Amino acid sequence: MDARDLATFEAVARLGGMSRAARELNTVQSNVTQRVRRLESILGVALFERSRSGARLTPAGQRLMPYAARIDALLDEAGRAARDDGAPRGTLTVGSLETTAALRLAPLLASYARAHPGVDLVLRTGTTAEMVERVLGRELEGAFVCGPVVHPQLVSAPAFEEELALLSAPMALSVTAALQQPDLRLVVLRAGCSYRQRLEEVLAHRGIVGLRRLEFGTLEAILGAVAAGLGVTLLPRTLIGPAWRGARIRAHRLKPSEALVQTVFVRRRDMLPSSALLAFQSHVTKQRPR
Amino acid sequence: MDARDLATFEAVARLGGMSRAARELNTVQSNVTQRVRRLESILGVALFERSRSGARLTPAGQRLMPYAARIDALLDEAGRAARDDGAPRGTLTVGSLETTAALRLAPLLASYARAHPGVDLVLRTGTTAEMVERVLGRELEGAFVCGPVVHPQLVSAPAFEEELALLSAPMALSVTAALQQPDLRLVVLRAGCSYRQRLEEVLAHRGIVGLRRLEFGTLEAILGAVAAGLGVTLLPRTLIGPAWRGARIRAHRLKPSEALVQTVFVRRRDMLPSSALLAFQSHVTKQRPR
DNA sequence: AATTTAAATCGCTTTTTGTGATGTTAGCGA
DNA sequence: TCGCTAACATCACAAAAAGCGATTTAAATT
Repeated sequence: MDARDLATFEAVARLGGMSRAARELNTVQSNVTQRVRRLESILGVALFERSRSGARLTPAGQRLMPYAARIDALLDEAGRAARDDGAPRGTLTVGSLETTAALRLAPLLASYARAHPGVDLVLRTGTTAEMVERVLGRELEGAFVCGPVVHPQLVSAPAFEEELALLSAPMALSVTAALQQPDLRLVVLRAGCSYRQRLEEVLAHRGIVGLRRLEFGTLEAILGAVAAGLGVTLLPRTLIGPAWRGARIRAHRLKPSEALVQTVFVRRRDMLPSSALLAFQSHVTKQRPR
Repeated sequence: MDARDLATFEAVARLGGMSRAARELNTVQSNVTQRVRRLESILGVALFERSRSGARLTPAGQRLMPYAARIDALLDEAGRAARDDGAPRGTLTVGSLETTAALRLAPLLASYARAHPGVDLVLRTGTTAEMVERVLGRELEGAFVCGPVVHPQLVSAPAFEEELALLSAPMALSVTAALQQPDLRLVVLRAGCSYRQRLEEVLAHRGIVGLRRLEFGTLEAILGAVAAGLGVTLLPRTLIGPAWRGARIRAHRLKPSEALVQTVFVRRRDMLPSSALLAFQSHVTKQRPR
């Protein structure tokens, strides 16, 4: 059985049709048909039910499907294992939350890049859910996300601990004061942001629910909005650097149970980490503050 | 990366040379060379150190090696998984000890074959060590062997329990008497037979060592030799059917610690059992005496 | 230096693969 | 009902790849 046939099969199954698979595989439909038919004749079973609207897996096809994915992944891993001699090189693609990137990773990336000139670093940012999705889809080797994460396909290791603080305009002298502002809004990074849920929990605990929201795409915009008195947000306390501290934004500390979040590094359990990734992780561990 | 290239690579690595691999793969040396070189150029690393005496794995090749075997096995398993719809069919190849075959399996095979007409049954017999070797080499789906078997790659399930008896010519009225015969010999099935070692232990425990041996290839020959007074043997008590019982052979019972042996069924841990095998196992379980 | 053994290279043949055109079928809408 | 369309199947041919056998190269052994 040829691995390429299997990959073709997988694409057809996933996309629900041979023509569509042909498009994805950059070939023509007759070619896909041929490969699928050959696979079927080798196996002696029908893998698809053809219909006017495409191809649907037969039970035999369904049994084959998980192997197609596994074999594909294994071939890939085999290549990486053979190439990877322990000296980090190649492309390392990791994800992180925007806040983690800004707060923790930014300073690390430069020194990592300097220490491992053979590695092309790619950092993607997004929400915890997005990152987890991409790690599962093998688009990222791993990601820093808001923990805890429990998923059978993933392993996670604690990376950082953040102390979140409620941020408000400087005239509010306490959390209570900040929350009493009329027409208070939640200023959040974007839908799905890990800290948004936490913020809502914190407020709900104080009997405040159903606030309006303001969503911005960047941290700077959020801080600007908070400084302008548009609302409050919840972000790592140390994110408020000299430029914002004091005059323009006030950070209200919360009790530990509300404030502390673990940032964990997750990766697929079944994917062997590249040397570049291992080096990155040890780099992070070595240089983290505590 | 092509799976066939990987298989070629694996053969070269295992046999230590391209010419040898070519012979095993039924092709010519230049072909093997070409495949290996392509694999190397795809991966961008050298997999072998060529020398006058063959090809030896480089570190990169060593890292690739385990994947070659795994991928090969997975492809195989994928094919079986796709074909196997739960209705036992195809070829089921299992191994067993000769005594187990004669005593336990013979009656089962007919009824199994009747119950599953789609299955071609192949039964190989040999010693425990041979059977284990063949299961590990994937020549057999599983085998009945003399337990206990501990091996990280195997799983074993108890199948039968045999009571061994010391067999002698009928004039010896007791174990002691049987063993006092001058010029006593051990009549054993063949070198490596599981019960031979047990017999030697039993005798050693009675202070008898260094006896001459007679080896035969079939059970019938052994029983004939014992009946003729040539020596003693150790075999399952119930093996002595009406044709031999009483007049021609005497079975001397031993104490349980000496007599009892477990027959276990072993199979590779990483190999998914075919439906034919599952049916066979349940057939065995269902019909065994106790 | 000749011999031997194994890998690399090369030209050729055969086989496999990919392509585009065409055929076939089943549902859909006028 | 009659096309029409969107899907897979088939086919012939061109292109690419694989396989083969002869030859070359390299290194160790005699």
